[in-house]
Amino acid sequence: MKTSPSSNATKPAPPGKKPRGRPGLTEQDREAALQAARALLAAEGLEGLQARAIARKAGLSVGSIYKLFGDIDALVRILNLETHTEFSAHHRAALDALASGDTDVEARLLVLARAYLDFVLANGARWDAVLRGSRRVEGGRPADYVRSEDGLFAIVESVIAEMPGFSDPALRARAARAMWASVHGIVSLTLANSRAADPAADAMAQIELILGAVIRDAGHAQ
Amino acid sequence: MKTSPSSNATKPAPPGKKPRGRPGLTEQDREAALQAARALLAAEGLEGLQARAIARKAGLSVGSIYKLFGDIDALVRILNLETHTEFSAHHRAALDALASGDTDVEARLLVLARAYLDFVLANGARWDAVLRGSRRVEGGRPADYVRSEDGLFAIVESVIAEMPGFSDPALRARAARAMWASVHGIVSLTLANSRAADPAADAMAQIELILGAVIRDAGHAQ
DNA sequence: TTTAAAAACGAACGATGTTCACAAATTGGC
DNA sequence: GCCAATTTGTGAACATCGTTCGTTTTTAAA
Repeated sequence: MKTSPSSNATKPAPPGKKPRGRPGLTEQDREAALQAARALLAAEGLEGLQARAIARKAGLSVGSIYKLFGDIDALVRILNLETHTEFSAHHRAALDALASGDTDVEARLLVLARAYLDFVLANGARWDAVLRGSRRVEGGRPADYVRSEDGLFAIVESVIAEMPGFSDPALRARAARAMWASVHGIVSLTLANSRAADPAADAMAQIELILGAVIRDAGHAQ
Repeated sequence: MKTSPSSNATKPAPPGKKPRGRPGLTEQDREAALQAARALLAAEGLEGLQARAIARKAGLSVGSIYKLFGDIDALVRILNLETHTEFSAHHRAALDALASGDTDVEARLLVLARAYLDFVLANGARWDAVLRGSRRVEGGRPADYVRSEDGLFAIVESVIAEMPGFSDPALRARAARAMWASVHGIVSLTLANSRAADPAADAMAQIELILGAVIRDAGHAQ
């Protein structure tokens, strides 16, 4: 049995009196550790996210890092949730930036896909951590995490909802997941392996091929 | 500069006389090490593939593992190439098992995709190593590796080559890559995250949705 | 049998995640 | 003010990695 990580850094406010002993780690300490961890992850990837490096950069001791987060894996989960939340917000913003009615479904999906690609390009190490970290946890992924992922699928679903071919909710959900898993696969493989001069353009061309076909096919099926 | 790993385990035959000193590691030693490594990778994943564990299981010393392979990363590359070669052969076999003329393009692609899914299901840890290992090498991936991957794309291309909509070679190549990256994305995400009762069936349903649309769309475009 | 050469062996090194006995910091009682 | 009690941060120490290299073992030639 592991003792759950707890300190006054997580408690909201002193309810009555101050406790007896040495003052615990402050909320500033926690934020300093998170900032250090964020910087290390972005700059050096998961391998750079080391307990001693975080402690040094944050001006804390190694033990304090463990008091604050339990272990490095828990810290990775926190950072990954942050990344995923940012990721969803990035998509929402890209969609909101479009003029409200004058673009068709395919164009909207391509804007979303471009947002996906741009995020991965701009946040390589962080996104890599999200993908790698997902297998660590034994009993499935953290609940917050799954909720954030559902948020992204919900955006895609809302875009294709206006098409008659996707009126059935179950089909629409499946189509949204299938299309976005495809975008994920194309972006991952193309950035890792493409020998094209412009991998990003190569990825977008492949995405257009897939998403365009699905949308046109749904139109034909009526 | 690193000394390249060399021993008589890699040399084909004694050309003239026996050399002076202690006899080197034999081809059997090399195969024992590889067998141990294969078993560890399949059973415990990349984290289980440790120098001491391989040495113990193979009846060799730690130093011999390094004499044979240089470092653990090189050993991983060898195993990943094996996995990828098996992977390609698995696809080819699935396609060859079909009756020669009576199945359409979509059915053939679905058989290939099912082969992809089955391989990942049956070789989870090994496939995971292939995907994770691809980022380690700095100057791109090993040449053998890329060639094996091209082999898979070539199979897909050969299947869709008979469709009029894919008569243009450049388009056909892009379509093959796009479709198989999509299959990859759907399989990865579904096996990792699906809350469906039968994730494999869920993945196949998504794959049918994508591949079916692409094939039908190519037919319409003529 | 002795010598020299070649190569496997494994103790040792550095770096990592993690723990825990200790020291430091704070409050309450006098 | 001072001391006891108590809470908690600290970092040396431990276990376990990948990796190296001085030592030992094994062999052929002298």
